[in-house]
Amino acid sequence: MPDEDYQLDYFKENGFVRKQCPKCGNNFWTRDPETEFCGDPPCVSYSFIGTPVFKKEYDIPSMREAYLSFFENHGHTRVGRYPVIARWRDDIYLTIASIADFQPFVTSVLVPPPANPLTISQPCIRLDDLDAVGRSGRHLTTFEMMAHHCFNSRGNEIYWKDRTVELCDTLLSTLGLDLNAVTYKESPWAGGGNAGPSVEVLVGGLELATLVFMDLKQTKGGSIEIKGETYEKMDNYIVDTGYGLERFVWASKGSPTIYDAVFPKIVSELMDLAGIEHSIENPEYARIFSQNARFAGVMDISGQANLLQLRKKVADSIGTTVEKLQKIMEPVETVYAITDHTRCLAFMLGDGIIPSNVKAGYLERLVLRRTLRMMKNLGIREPLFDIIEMQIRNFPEYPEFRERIDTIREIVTLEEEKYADTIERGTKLVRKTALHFKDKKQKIPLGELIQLYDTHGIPPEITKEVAKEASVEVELPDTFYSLVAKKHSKSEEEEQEALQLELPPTQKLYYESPEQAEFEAKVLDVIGNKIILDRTLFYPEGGGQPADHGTLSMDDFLVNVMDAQSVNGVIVHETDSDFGFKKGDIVKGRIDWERRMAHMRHHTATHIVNEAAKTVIGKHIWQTGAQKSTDRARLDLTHYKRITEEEFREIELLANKSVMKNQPVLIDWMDRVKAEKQYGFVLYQGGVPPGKEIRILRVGNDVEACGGTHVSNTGLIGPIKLIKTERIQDGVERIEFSAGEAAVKRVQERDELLNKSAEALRVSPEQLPDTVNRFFEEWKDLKKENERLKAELAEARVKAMMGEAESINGLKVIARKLPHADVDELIKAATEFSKDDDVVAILASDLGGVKLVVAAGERAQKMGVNSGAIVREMSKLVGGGGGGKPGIAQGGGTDVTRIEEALERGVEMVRRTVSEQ
RNA sequence: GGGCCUGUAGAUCAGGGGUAGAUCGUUGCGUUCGCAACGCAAAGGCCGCGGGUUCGAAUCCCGCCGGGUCCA
Repeated sequence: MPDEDYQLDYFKENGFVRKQCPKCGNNFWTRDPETEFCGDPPCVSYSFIGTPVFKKEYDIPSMREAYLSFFENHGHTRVGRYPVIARWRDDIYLTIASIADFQPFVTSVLVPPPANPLTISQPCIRLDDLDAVGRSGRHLTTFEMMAHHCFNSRGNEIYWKDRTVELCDTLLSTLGLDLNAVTYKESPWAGGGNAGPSVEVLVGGLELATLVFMDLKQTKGGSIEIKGETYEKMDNYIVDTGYGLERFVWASKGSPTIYDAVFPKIVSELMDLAGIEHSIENPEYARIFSQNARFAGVMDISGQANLLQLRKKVADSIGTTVEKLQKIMEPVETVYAITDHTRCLAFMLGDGIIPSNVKAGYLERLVLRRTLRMMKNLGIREPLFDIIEMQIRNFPEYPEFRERIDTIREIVTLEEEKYADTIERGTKLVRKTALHFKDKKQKIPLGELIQLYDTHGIPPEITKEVAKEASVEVELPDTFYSLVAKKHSKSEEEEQEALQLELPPTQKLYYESPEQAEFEAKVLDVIGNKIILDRTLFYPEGGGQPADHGTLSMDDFLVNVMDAQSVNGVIVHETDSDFGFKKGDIVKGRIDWERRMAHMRHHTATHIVNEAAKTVIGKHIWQTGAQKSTDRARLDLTHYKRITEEEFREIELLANKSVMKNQPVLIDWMDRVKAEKQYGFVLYQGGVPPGKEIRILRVGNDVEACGGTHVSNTGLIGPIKLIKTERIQDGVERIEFSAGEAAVKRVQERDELLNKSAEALRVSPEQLPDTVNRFFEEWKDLKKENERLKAELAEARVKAMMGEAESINGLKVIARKLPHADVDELIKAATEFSKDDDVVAILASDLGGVKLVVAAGERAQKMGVNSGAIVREMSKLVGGGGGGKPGIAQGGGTDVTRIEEALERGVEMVRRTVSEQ
């Protein structure tokens, strides 16, 4: 990044000097020529602890208000916060910065910002440094990024670098900071496909804010290179600032850790629960944690080795041992971490993230389980929900969380139970595994540890603990979790080359005349079998609705349209023929109306079912996907448990009632910003459409942004028949249903199924459940009866046949064919025979081919008779195979004519074996 | 979205091509004034569902359904 990027008039006019830090080599600006270093750790260490930098102390609400009103008073519009789950984006799950609220559409100028310039305090969640939370004194998973943003374009500049730094300076001095104490460190910034110069705002060794001047976008072959990627200038340029609310509060208090500054009440309540007598008022504690934060501020403390190093430094500086220090600090650090994590959970749950094994829900579960583990370590027995509730009560500024409190209670309680189950299951498994390796006198190997974690979710710490009880050692390296991550290394997805078209957007007749099936249009381009018209009725695939099919014709020439896709607003018709039309032709289009109608019914029905589900199951559900077709549709919803049969029926009934009300389906194009303001993000159930104007669809109480085609009144949908629910992922339920004709067909199919089943049993459908039950019970009884009879029969047969035994060298050998006997009977008879130590039974049957069973008594076996070997030999003769144990074996084949031969062979084998002795 | 594990008696689980098992629980009998404990016995299984391979599948293969878990 070139030097001139930072040569601001503001700096020059206000007596700043540009200096180079002798430690890190970075350039920075300061008012105080005596300042030697850049102000950023590790070049300097914290100096604000114990000596607050502002003229008074702030807590979170007062600091936030001070910030927002400052920028309001300086020409900015205050904008409400966005959810911590980034529902409007598909590239990230959580809102990680205030600018994330405006990506990608605002930053790429597709959509105007809600206000310009604006100020916001955006709650953000970052889970990157989970390990450091609680330990470093400064890391948080959840923080509010206070910001002012300004979206400039060439010819319409609101303000740029000078004004941004000036605002920052003014804010700091309003808060009572001695401006000589601030340094602005130059620091090129890049992230999320954009880049630009930026300055870090450093006070007392703490980075309070970052001012980013985003004016570059990542482009292949761009002329500016940063961190190995190439960029070029954008036509628009954005002021992207981020002020750490929690850090401002911390700096205003100068407390030993950020945690004591931000949520002192919760920290002390948790200390009580954990039975720790800690008070930051206690000078010894204060000294330890202050030192810790200072040292942690200048070093990387990820990983056990680094943590140990930190402990050592702190111990040395206060004159104690690492062990003693560890004992004092660890419980307190854990309390800090729990305090942070439960705040994070309050935001996640409050903004409607449902725990899951995928996506944002997985991250939530990760934090939740981590918290439970830490609570267990500290011996806190209170339900997790109580602590989360404490957090929520502590945020009067987020009333929306309180409305959801009952749902949150249920979710957290369920999750707690689930985790307890997992741990219990896991403990058993570990015990088993441990014993296995104990027998072998080995350590539990790393591979096994990874397996336990990866497939059963048992953290290695627990494995170690349980194994210790069984006195088995465990091989657990520091790098465990990164080893697991490596196992899951993914392959890069290939980017599809998009069709490059230099054509105006197609006029969308399917919106203008949704009831029409025929139209005329001019051919704008023909690429192979792809045809582009100036206007069309063909709906291109989108929003889970498949493309229309139909025909295009001119004179007596006709092609079938197999697919339609929208490429940046240009609709491309794919046909089954690649000749016939040329540019400028006027063609007649006709869409398959039956298909379209079925899609429209299912699409409108999807909105109705969604609304019905929300009413029945709760407001927390959120659509995560939907797909329509001509004969069915499916709707995926977030929900933390299975939908019950009762709820299922209720949703179906409610949906049909909604149809019967024959409500109008209202469609309006609305300004995006206005629509968001009016309806909120619930609009984006099926994803976020681009553009300044969005199409708002209202059916009853349901309001969504939707680009699909719909019937004009709900009555036109006809019946809605729910087919089934399926749990496609933990926390995601899928509802499948049919609408209109398809629903009727579905009901008819079910009736037919019922009628046929009833007919087969000669009963009426009403009696079917009882009858089937009776039949099943009777079948089980008969099976048992049959079993018993076979055993009896076997006994009787054995008695009768014992006399036929051929005596060979003291053994009684019986070889016989039992006509029509099944394998079970043969086995039972043979087993019965072999209870006599001297008997060898060779039995055969001709039921469904040849079945052979051979059994030998104890003494016969000792004499070398091997039933398995005999059966193998015999089976070969009848064209099959067989085997078993020396005592009993079975086999068979297909050649019924050679049964007698096989029996003789069996006897022959016994004779040979026995006579050899 | 991708990976891995898993489904056997009411519960917890073993077995892993050749007659479906253990422990606990249940029931009955014995012992006891009664209970607990103990002893003896019994009942209880579409081995998740559907295909395939095989003379033979709970077991191997494929698909579906259910449950668990890790990663992005």
